[in-house]
Amino acid sequence: MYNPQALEKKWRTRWVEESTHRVQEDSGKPKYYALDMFPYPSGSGLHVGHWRGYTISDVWSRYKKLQGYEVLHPMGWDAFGLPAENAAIKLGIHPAVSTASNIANFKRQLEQIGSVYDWSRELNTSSPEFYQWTQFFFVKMFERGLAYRKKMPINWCPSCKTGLANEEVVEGRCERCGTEVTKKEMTQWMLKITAYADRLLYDLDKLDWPDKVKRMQAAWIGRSEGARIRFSIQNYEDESIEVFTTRPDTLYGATYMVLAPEHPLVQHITPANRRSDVDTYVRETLKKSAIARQVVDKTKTGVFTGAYAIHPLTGHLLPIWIADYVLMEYGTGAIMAVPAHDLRDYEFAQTFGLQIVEVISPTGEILTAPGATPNLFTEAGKLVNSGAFDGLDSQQGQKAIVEELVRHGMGEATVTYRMRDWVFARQRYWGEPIPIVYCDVCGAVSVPVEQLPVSLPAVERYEPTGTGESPLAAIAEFVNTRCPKCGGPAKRETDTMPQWAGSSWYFLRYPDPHNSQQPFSKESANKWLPVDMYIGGVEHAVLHLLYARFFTKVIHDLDLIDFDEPFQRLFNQGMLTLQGVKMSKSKGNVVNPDDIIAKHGVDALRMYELFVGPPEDDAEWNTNGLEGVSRFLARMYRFFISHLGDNASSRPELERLRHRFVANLTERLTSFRLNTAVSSFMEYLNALQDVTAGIDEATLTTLAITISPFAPHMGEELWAQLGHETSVFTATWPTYEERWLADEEMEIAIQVNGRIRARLTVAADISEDSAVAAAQAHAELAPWLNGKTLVKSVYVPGRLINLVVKD
RNA sequence: GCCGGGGUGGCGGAAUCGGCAGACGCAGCGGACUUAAAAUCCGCUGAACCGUAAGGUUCGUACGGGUUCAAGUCCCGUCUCCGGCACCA
Repeated sequence: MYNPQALEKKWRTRWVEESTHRVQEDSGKPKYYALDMFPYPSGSGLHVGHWRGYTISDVWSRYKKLQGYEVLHPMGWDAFGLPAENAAIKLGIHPAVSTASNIANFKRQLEQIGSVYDWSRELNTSSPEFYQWTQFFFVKMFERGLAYRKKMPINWCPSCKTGLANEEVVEGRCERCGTEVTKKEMTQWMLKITAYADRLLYDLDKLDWPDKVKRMQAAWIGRSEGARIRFSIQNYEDESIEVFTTRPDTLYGATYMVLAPEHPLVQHITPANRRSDVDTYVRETLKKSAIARQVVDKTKTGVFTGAYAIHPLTGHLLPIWIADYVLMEYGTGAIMAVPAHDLRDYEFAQTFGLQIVEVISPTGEILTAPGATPNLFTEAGKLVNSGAFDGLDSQQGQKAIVEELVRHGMGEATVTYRMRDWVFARQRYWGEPIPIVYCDVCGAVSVPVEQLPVSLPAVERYEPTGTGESPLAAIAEFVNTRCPKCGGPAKRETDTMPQWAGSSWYFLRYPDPHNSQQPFSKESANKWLPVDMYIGGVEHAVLHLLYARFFTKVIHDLDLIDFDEPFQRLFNQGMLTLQGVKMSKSKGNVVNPDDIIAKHGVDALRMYELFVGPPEDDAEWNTNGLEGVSRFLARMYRFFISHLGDNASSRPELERLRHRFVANLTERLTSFRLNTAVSSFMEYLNALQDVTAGIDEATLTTLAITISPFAPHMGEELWAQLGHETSVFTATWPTYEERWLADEEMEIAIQVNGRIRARLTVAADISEDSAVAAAQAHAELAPWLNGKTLVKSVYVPGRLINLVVKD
């Protein structure tokens, strides 16, 4: 009888005792690095939804192992983060303590999956042995000018009195207390990810990633080609407004200018009589939350500053307005408004009665009657009302106008990105301290790498101070230090790094996890990376995956590794739903794996995680489906045991079934259709159960080996039952021979005018002529063929014959 | 609004090179075994119509067109669901 719990316990114990999952660095086999996105060890534990990705990566790892690869399949903990800190504030438990107990629970659950994780390489981003190297990379970036400080507005929760990361702002509100988030001007550490924008964009081509993720990253980077144009300001000869536009061909249609309300020139150029209106508008804009300004209400608002810009080519005076539809963060924070050819400018001009001039025409004719308002036209066309440039098409016009601007020193072609530099600081306790010291004499100085880590000190209270400073700022012993350069008195930076820091490079550490001299040896990284298969949720499509790519490129430029992309292949598993809703603890609709295992065993749960649907699609959890898979495993076990002693000899019937099964299964695995791979086993077993005489050993061996990536405990058991003393994972994935895939005879369909009218059994190698002749002679077809003329016949070997007839 | 991906039996899903739609599983129905049940095993199972029956015909992959000997698959249009972005100049 199949007793999964006993059997699974036996093999799990054996795997631990024999260190089966240890990577053999000197095996001489080709390497394969299969990686899960490591989890944040939350207090709520894992549910069957989390299991999906881990199961997929484990099945894949074991399959690769059977194919003869030395597989590195490690696991660790993304252990710094807000939930632990918030729990500390609420319950007074030190984050290190709660994190450690959460990790223990996660590890217990993950070990149950039966994964081939090599736990000797376990990582924890919150341990000093790990985060000293996170700090090391920060220092290296600082030395290269890639880490810098900037004063800028950040998300601020007035209730929690703390700065928030972008990911902690949910629909404009604080994740913790629901208060609407405002902006607060603060000096922040930034990483210059924009310096890598083009490489991050173009190197996407090298990656075997889902198109969706590539598109999301490309959109996030948002590369945009255009021109920078300077407009001088009437009565302010030493000032100018610089704008960015993707449509320099529309320059003659610019009828007004708009500055972002926060633009530094606003205060300068506003005359006294306009000051109060302008100040009021600026104040109101700053009060508006990000959602109110950007998403919900797109009604155009703004005020005239009273100042005028001078058109660089016509010399016309253009009124300068401020409006919140122009964002300070993008481009130069100022635009030239071309209302005839831009929807937003059009709406704004209509609202405030500003001039609209047609300069691009689809036909090359001026389409606007004198005195009439031009229609909005945002596509490319031919230039009109554009002086010497009339008649050029948009593309030529852009080039010619930019050249003209360059000649006058009024502008040039340029590229702008949507992506901004990365705010890399948080006023929080539970993160990597930023290894910087401020000295009155030397300024901001990085802590020498040999003095790392800058350890996170114990604190009494985790609450932010209320001034926007980290809790670390209240600890004098931590803050007061000596300048590493001059030895004088100095103060430490008290901000910590964001949660994304450790996960940006952890995959480089697994090959060399205990190195105390360097983050990793170049040799080990070059041996194991890039990661061959990276598996995790699509929610990390942009942030984590972009940051990790950025770090990898920086580390490559530091000459510490030879590759510059971390993850060659990426797979995003779909999530599991229950009653159509994403499974999550907070929604209270989780299925606990422990219960399933107690009833059906780990192997059944693993099989069902695959069988539930295409691995990349979301899928609805269904207990009946799980029971089906569980029944199958029991049936398979019974079948196997009952035929162990058959000693039957090989025969064509069995050979044919086996080779077809292996071909079929391998194809489905290779193309990652894992749900159908499970079906392959069911189909094979159904066919084998129709076999009347005994089963040969090759069939049983094949079953034991092929089932083992999916149901590894059963695989080991069946393999042992066959008399083997070593692990089934020392075996080799079976191959198949083409000659067994084709039948000697086969049934094909016969169509008349595309409709199936009969079936015919023919020899596999029958010629087209004979096949067609046999079809025509088929008695059942007589009613469809009599009195008609055959005009054409189509023969698809092994499939069908189509006879095209007419009266 | 823009970009992308989907809509196939009662359900989850197969069929991705244009070639027999519905593999496999679930649910359902009928049967075997059993004193009975559970478990297990066997058979049937897209719809409508014709036929006592064996069997047959027609329809059928969101909807409407098209290409083709042949369309779930390719093309055009429409509806709808999901995801991403969202005043990015």
